[in-house]
Amino acid sequence: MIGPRAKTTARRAPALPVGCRACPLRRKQIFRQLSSGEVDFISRMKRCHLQLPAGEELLTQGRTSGSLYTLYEGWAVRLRQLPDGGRQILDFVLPGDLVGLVQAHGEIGYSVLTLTAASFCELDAKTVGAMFRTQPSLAMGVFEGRIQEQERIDARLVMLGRMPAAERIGHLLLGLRERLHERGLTDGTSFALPLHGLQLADAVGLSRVHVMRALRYLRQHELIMIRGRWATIPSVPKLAHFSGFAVGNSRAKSYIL
Amino acid sequence: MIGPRAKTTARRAPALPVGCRACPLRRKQIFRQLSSGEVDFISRMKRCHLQLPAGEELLTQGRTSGSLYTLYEGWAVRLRQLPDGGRQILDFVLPGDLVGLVQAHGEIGYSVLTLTAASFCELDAKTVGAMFRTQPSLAMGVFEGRIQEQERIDARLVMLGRMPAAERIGHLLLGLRERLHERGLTDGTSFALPLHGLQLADAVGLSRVHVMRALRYLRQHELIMIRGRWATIPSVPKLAHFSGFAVGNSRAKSYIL
DNA sequence: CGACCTGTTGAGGCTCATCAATAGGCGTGG
DNA sequence: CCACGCCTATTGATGAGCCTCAACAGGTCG
Repeated sequence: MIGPRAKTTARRAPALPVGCRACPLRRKQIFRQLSSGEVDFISRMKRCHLQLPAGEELLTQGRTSGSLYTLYEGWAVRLRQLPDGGRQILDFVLPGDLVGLVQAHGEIGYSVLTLTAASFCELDAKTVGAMFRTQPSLAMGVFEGRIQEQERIDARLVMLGRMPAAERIGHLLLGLRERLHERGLTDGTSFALPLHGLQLADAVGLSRVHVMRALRYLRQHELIMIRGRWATIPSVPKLAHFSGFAVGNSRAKSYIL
Repeated sequence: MIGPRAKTTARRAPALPVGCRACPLRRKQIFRQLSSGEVDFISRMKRCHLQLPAGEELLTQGRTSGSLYTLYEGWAVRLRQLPDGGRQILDFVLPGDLVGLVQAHGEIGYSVLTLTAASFCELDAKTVGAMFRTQPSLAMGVFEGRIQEQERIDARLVMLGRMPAAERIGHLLLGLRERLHERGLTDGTSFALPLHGLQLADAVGLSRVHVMRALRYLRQHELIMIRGRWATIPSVPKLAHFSGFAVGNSRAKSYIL
């Protein structure tokens, strides 16, 4: 189980702790700068700011939801649980990412689970239509965000379908490092990695035990060192070469809601 | 190799064999009906009608492209090739599906290969911006198509990460059957399946030989019968139960460009 | 008729899963 | 303060699933 003591109740903050206009996330290099009209529009979409502890479900597979969420701070995953109890992590949600888009009135096909304490901007899903009608460039930005996300998932498909254990882990960590780097959350070599063995296993499609063995291999070859909840990649090019990862493909900026 | 004799040149038809207004695809149940203004807009996006033989690359991984394509007739796949020569099929492209969307001015991360003789509507990618500005509901339809595609890929991730060989194949064929059924391309039990062993293997992340063994198992248990390029699923519920497939989730209609 | 492609089957080996047992970290409660 | 329980990492042993190599059969096409 990922969240054994996940019974804490969510805390809603009706008074926004962070106004959209002053949002510090929005200033980062990877995110495009918006016009003041666009920021106003987003302000009106925002329902509240949601604070969750680690190991809590933001969205639950099979339910419906009228909200979208932008992760403001912390880590989360998008995952799917199987009837036999297995889990597959589909994607990692990092600050600035949008989750919760579904086809109108449909069930969500995945759950979203926090890995750390995390806070989200909750947005009203019903306003998406209005966004397409009145904020075309914003809508197009969100659309491009989808395309980026799909490229990530494509890469993960290749990883699961065609790569052996150690390479999968290397590939996963390089992808995370790159995204964290864009957000200024790593010095380029080390970064926080709030995952334990089972969660890593659920992401790369292996058993927990085998993941730990692959990590030992990577450690012995000085490709990846994980101590506690902190990962170090001594040489990105070396690891990229080992795991067949194409470095630095994503130059595009994202929109943030 | 999937396309060994794939050196035939593409045939372009400057005079459109099918006008958008009379497009018979558009009339099918799964696709939403568009206003005449929207159809006009699409007409103007359309550059030409492209006819390709089987085993031909429509788009090539690593290149850039200024076009989008709607598959009009035939089958194609979206795939990624690896440095070691391996391939991973990311998704199947069926009539009405849109391929070729990329982040502005970026390289395409995958190739698109025809499995049968196929024809495409070629659309000008530069007009996408105008679509978002002037045709919001059309843009939103395309956007929802992305979400649907992502749900398919999520399912494939689970398949590759968490399922054994026979279940993977069952899952894949049920997904294809469902999409073909929506398009009226199956009687519910049998359908054309223009795939041979290696291509099936590249889709489910297994070796060709092992796929054939899994197919023997499925045949012996009367779950899937494949003869030539024709597949039969005697009992969809039985196969769905076997491979853990949730039947009939997609009620949503798609937009077609 | 032979070349080629695809399906089929067998044998052997490698990767990975599963089970099980031990050790270490951390918080809780005595 | 230590003792205890819980969770996570670690290691070994065993077996299942899958891959690779290789050989052969049947069909199609030149």
